[in-house]
Amino acid sequence: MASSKVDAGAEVQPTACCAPVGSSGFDETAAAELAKGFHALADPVRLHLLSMITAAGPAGACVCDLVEPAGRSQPTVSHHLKILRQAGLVTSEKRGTWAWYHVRPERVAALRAALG
Amino acid sequence: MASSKVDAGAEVQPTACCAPVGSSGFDETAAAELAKGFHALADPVRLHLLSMITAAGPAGACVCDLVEPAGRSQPTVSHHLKILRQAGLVTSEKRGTWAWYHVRPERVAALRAALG
DNA sequence: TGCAGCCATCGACAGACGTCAATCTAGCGT
DNA sequence: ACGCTAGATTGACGTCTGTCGATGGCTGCA
Repeated sequence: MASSKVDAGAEVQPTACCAPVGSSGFDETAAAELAKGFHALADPVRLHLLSMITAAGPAGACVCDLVEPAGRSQPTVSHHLKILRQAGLVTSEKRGTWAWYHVRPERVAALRAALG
Repeated sequence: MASSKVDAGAEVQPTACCAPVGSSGFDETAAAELAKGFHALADPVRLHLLSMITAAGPAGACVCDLVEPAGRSQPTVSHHLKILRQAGLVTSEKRGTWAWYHVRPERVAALRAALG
């Protein structure tokens, strides 16, 4: 699997292409966690949902308020909210008959920090 | 925003749970574009690749330098690089036999801006 | 106690995704 | 001209995703 250019002496390639890129020091577990977060954002419906929940501020947003603007069926919206919840981007709270969703700003900020 | 706060606990209207959350003014096309960008980041292998390309700086990173650290076969790495390219996060340049990839900071910044 | 509404879960299905082996294209050096 | 190397493309396969209709659990009201 290793590239064959490394054997048979040193510095074989006068025009070596490979620079010592930062191949080391990459946390695989952290990458999987980040990928999970970005995956939650990799859908227009979920972006819309997160946008609305964020716009609702600390008060949170009721699911009954999200279904119609999302333009998807209620089970589909529930499915997307579950993905956002599992990614840790939002939290859910049951208030009586209704379910309210709140954004977790520190989680969103963590993703943003990963891009800079 | 959140001009209409639901006074939780005081008086809840029986037939109106819904506050006028920011349901309007959501650009569907922009959301699809953002989702495409986030989708490109929604994989640990691609995060690793982008990390290495970014670490290489303006000089760029050679594909031959990315395959082994990625821990995937060469076709798979090429496939992921294509997704990053199609998402506009990186550019490719052919220099002789080798292909060099460069990051597009303004595109990454655009995604970061969408999170804040 | 019964009824109505909100929301999560289940079952199903078409389409997309990640992965690899095999193949193809294009430069380079001899 | 020839072979070698780097990298992109193709084909195939199993898995995951987005979507909906149907169902079930839970809450509040009459």
